[in-house]
Amino acid sequence: MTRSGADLALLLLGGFRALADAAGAELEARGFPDVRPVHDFAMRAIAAGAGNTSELGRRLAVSKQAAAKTVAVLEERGYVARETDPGDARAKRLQVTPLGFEVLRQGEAIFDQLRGQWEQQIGPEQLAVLERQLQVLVGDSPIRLDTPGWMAREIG
Amino acid sequence: MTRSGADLALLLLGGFRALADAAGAELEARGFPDVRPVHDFAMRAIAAGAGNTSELGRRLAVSKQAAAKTVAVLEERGYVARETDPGDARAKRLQVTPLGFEVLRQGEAIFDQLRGQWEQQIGPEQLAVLERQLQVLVGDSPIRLDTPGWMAREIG
DNA sequence: TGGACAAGGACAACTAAGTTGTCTAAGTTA
DNA sequence: TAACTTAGACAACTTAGTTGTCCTTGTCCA
Repeated sequence: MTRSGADLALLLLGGFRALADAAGAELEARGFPDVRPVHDFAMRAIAAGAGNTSELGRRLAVSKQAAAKTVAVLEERGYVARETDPGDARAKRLQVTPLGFEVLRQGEAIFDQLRGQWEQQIGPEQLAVLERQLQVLVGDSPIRLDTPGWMAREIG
Repeated sequence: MTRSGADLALLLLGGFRALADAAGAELEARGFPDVRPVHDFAMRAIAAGAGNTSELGRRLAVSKQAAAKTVAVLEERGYVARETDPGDARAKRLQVTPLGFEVLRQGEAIFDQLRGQWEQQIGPEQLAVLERQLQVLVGDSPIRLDTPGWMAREIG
């Protein structure tokens, strides 16, 4: 069967959404409603060393204002703490709270479990091949997988 | 190599974005700036028989208000025409203009061309397998590929 | 045939996640 | 010390959605 390029794009997006929707629902069921992929990215970046909001914006390839809004949400929900930086009176230091780390841990577990279901459906070797091929195709494009700036924008 | 489930989700989204970004850029280069996937979906639905805004909303799995906004944009840009329905004084009949059809045609051609590039990179059989596997995985999920309501929402 | 309900569409206010632009305060450097 | 640069706050705007309210028109049925 010869498919169109548009179909291919839809399959990819559909695959992502199938995983993301299921993960979001499960995370909600586990007591973490309203956790979005963006929050996961942000917490991961902070845990990996983004010490303040401006730095977080740079790592996520997003304006510092956008980063500040995300941090505000995360702080409000108790996933990230902000304290004044002792070494720089301008800055507020960012830290992922234990609750934040718990979300990260559970999110990972959920995604791994979903991947396990896919493995059962098409087989481990097949899934590995699919991942390898996607890696080639995406790696050959300008898309960087570790920044979420391109996520929300331009999707619709 | 054992990958995480989160990596898999990112690869899928990244693959989609690689295609969508390239297609958007090419469409812009061909003289159609600001055409979004949502517009493509909407025009296709209208061409396929969504005769008014409320019906369009239902087909796209989106509120009629959201559909009305999309139609307003498409009308402003000359891709869709609205005329009063002779048989129902409440309704405005929707039609894709020749310019709208031109966008659809070129969009298809661009996506097919991009798919061709991927075929060259991993081989036609491999790409067909990838598509078949994705079809299985997505077909097994609640995701419907012909409605864009889930596109913009919940991505970030 | 009239009265109740359904449907199309307009208008307004809101959300989420981004954007630019402007501003202050605090470090850094020549 | 004066001139940048940086961190962050605040405001206004964008896009694609959401609810809710309202008016008008069409349909159905007792």
